[in-house]
Amino acid sequence: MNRSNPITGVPEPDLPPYLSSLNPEQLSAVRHEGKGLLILAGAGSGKTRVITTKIAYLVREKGIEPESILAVTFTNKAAREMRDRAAAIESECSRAVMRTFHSFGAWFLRRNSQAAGLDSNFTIYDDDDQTTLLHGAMPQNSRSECGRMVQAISRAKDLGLEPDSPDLSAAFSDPEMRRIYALYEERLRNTGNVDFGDLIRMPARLLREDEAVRRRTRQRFRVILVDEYQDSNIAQFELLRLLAGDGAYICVVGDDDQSIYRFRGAEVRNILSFPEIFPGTDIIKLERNYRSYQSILDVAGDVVSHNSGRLGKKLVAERTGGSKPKLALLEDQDSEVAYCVRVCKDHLKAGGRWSDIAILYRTNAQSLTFEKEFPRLGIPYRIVGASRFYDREEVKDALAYMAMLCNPRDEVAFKRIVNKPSRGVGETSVDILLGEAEASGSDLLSSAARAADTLKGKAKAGTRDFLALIQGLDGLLSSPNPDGESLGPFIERLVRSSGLIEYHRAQDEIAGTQKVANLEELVNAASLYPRSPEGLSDFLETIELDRSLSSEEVAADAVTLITMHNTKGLEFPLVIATGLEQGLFPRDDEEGEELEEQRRLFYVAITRAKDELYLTSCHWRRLHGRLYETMPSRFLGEIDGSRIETLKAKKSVGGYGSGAPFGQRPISARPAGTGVQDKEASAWRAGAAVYHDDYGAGVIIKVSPTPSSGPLVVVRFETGRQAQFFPKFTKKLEVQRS
DNA sequence: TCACAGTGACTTTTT
DNA sequence: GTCACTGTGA
Repeated sequence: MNRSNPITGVPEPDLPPYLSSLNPEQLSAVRHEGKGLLILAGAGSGKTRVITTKIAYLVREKGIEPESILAVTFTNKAAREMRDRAAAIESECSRAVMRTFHSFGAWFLRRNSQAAGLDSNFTIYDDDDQTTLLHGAMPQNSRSECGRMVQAISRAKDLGLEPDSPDLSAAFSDPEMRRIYALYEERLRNTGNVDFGDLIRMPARLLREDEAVRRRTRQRFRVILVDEYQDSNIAQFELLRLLAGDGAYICVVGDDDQSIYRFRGAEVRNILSFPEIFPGTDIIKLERNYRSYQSILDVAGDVVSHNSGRLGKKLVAERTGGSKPKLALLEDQDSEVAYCVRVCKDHLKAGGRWSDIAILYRTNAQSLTFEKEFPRLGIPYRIVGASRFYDREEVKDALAYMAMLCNPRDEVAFKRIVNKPSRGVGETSVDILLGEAEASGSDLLSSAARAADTLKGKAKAGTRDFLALIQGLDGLLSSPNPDGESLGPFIERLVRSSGLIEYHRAQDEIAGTQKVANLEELVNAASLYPRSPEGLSDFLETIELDRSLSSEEVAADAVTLITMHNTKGLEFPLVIATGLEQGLFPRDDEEGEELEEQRRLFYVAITRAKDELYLTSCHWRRLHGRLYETMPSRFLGEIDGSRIETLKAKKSVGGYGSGAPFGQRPISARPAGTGVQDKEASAWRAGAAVYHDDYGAGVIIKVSPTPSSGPLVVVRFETGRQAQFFPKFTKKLEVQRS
């Protein structure tokens, strides 16, 4: 194929095929040289292709050593895809470092563990473990409160804030934040483990403070590429800056319109201000869309154009034709299901497949109606994102035994398994054992061995059994392995000799669960690793960093049920975006930045559709066991009416669909008949003194409206306890009148 | 230490 | 409607 250089217009007949198939913008992005590059890649514009081609181009054409290239993504799936596709063009690319941010952080910390003050065998705590850890440090607070605090601490880490950062008070209103964060950090450092935030923050700190590490690292990585850059947080941005220094070429690819993880710390401004922070950055926009028909892109464009603070892009479809997207204004969820079923069946009649179709929703709870009805109506389906294999109790139990073997200071693991299955070591005994470890400063196993003598009866025997068990497993793990036996049989032995398998077999019989099968699945997964301390450590890290079920995504022919968030990066020939109702999507308390993020989420949802797009909105929605009357989402009102075909339910009488403006009034909450009015809503405001039947006197520190449950009131009580309530549903909380 | 019932809360969630 | 947590009683 003959083509011209996009810049000079000079024909370049000898471009290799992997470059000649790119469009001019893509090609100039691939060949760009200079200080830095920001690629603004609209949905479906081939950004993964550009980034992988660029890696291959640098290696093949520019003589860059693959080892000096670092490419980071946010998901393991994206990292895998990047590795595969780059290697498919140029096999040398597989020597480049292509990882998720967090897996890069773990890789970096293990290589520099001494400098970072960590053992190289650290394991990684997930949010559940974090909560257990904090709860152990402040048992007077409830677990759920600790969970909330842990979330705040994680946000602080996303923001790159330390317990002693001056900015901490500005970012978090809770006056206790600093103290609790410091307490948490101390406790975490004592375990020798790290959390997800540390995987970003600690490498950054190391680069900032350790000159030798900084020099060595900067010498190595000359080219840094970042995918889905709009999802990066402040700490990640900081890490990039430190990695790049003045010398590296940095190329980020992203779409400010697809930034949907603000609530998890993502900072859109990272992309908006990238050119200012990295002076000399060039910008290339990819606006040709290869996925959807223009009729679909226009709808997406209408919606997102209502956001301020955009870099601004207009997607142009390469695919001509296509029909108008359809909006169905329906009576209730049952009609929504029926409508979806009809769309699905029509698609099949027209020669399509079930797997072409995705049904999208804002909240996981919405999948239930579909799950209940689909089997009966003959629609095969699969739910994406629901199976959290590694979050399951039995799997976490087994993982805790493994973590204990890796790191004898792992307090969270110890607490989880020392009495599971039951060995007669109760809460009091566990406290004694942990107290001994804290007092002596030694690891949990050796201090437990000493403290066991002070226990009596069952607790003493149980502790000794536990220690003997761990010791036996430890010996087996590190014993010579000349035949290269895999980790599988070892894990099998672990779940058997610990009694976990028997314990969960009993549970299976009582509750009809699949726990034993899940443990067996875990044994299977372990078979890919060698039986050795290093093998175990590798296995654990892989699991900790990639919680998606590694076993293949079953390619069954089924309709996909999926949250809008989970669709990012995916595409389907036919998309039905459901539940487009004010109060649900967006919620009524969402305004400003949050509202814009919801709009971007809608944009993401729409741009998943290749051929056909359907939107549904229900007049009545059942939520939390109540029935609510709703208005269509305000986002629907932002679409130029001529671009969509609107279908109204025949049944609809009055109000809905009869010329009512979109998204004007929120749900008129109508819990089954009673006309509850929020007459007292104004009484619930921050600063007001309240009294709770159980907790006593307190002060409201925050009030947030909810779509359907009235105001949500956060109260700090004199006891120091903090709790939230829906005044609408509880009679125990009243405002003090003085 | 365990089992049960009553109570309170209730988005999204790459790692 | 459902789940997880809390507190009680055995």
